Amino acid sequence: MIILSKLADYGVIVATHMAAERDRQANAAAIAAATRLPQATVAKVLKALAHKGLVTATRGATGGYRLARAAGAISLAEVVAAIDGDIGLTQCSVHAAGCARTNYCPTRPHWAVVNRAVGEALSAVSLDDMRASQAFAAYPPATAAPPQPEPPRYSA
Amino acid sequence: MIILSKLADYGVIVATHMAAERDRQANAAAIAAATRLPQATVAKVLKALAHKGLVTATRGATGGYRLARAAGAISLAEVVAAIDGDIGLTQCSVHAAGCARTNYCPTRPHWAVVNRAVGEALSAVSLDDMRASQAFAAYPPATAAPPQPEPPRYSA
DNA sequence: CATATAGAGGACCAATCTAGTACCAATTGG
DNA sequence: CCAATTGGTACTAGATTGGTCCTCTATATG
Repeated sequence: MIILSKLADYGVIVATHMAAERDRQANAAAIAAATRLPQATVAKVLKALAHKGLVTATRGATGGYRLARAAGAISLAEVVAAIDGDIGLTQCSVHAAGCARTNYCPTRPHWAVVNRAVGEALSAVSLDDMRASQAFAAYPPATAAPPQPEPPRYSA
Repeated sequence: MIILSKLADYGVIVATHMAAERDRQANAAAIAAATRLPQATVAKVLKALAHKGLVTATRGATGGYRLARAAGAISLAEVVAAIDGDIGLTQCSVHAAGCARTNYCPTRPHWAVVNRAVGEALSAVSLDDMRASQAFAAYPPATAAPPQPEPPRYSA
């Protein structure tokens, strides 16, 4: 299962890229080129980030985007939530009102714990952390991963 | 954003229900009635759980399912992985080989940390934990499904 | 042995969601 | 004014998902 949508993933890539040059302003096209992502899609992602106030936008000629805060003060949770919406494991975590089971579902109360754990995991990592470099070289090359033994692996 | 698919959510509900009566064997229809989930879908979920060895199936007349292990020894991570597949935040976490960005993507190495945190959050909760406690008293009788002209929508 | 029951394993479909694009309005610098 | 750039929305093709159904195999029982 994939947890993040592609767009949210792009969001993180874009935001991380911006964190690398926080004080410089860049327009959508430049960011798309730098990250090698489709330009129109990057523009869409940036709009979402701007909407949530994670980046500030300047319109008009010579306009562009820059991070609204220090890279260390923006967490993955915020970036992801800006694009994919608030984080919840189950439907009822996000739209409790819409669940007909709410009244008798015995599992519901327990999701909150896991929910919080996931949220904290995403909140604990800032753009600065994502940007930090060293692991780049150390990370294994992209060769196909060997078949893994059972049960759940959280690949990577 | 919703992290679990509906099917995975159902899986947890079904597994939790089975944990409540671990030694009793029940067939798919009975479990569907007790959990008020669509029967054919519950059957599908149970097959997936059986495939991963989380429940054991007995075929034939008087057949059915039961948990393969103690409820305390089955984690949410396993149930979810049985249905939604292995857990990964991003595409590249699950299918690293398929990502053209792999070679230069600077964010990739950092997902592993978050990935593991999410996995651990799901691994830390057992079916016993989900079942534990209060909310259960309110749960309607398990075996005799109350007359239901129309199945309720739990699309949430 | 015959029959009814129940899971195994797919095939299939409709509905929804997603990624990506396109378009036009608003804003700003030159 | 003109060009560049974001804001916002609408749209489409394709993928994904939830849900159903059908056929095959295994088992209990009379």
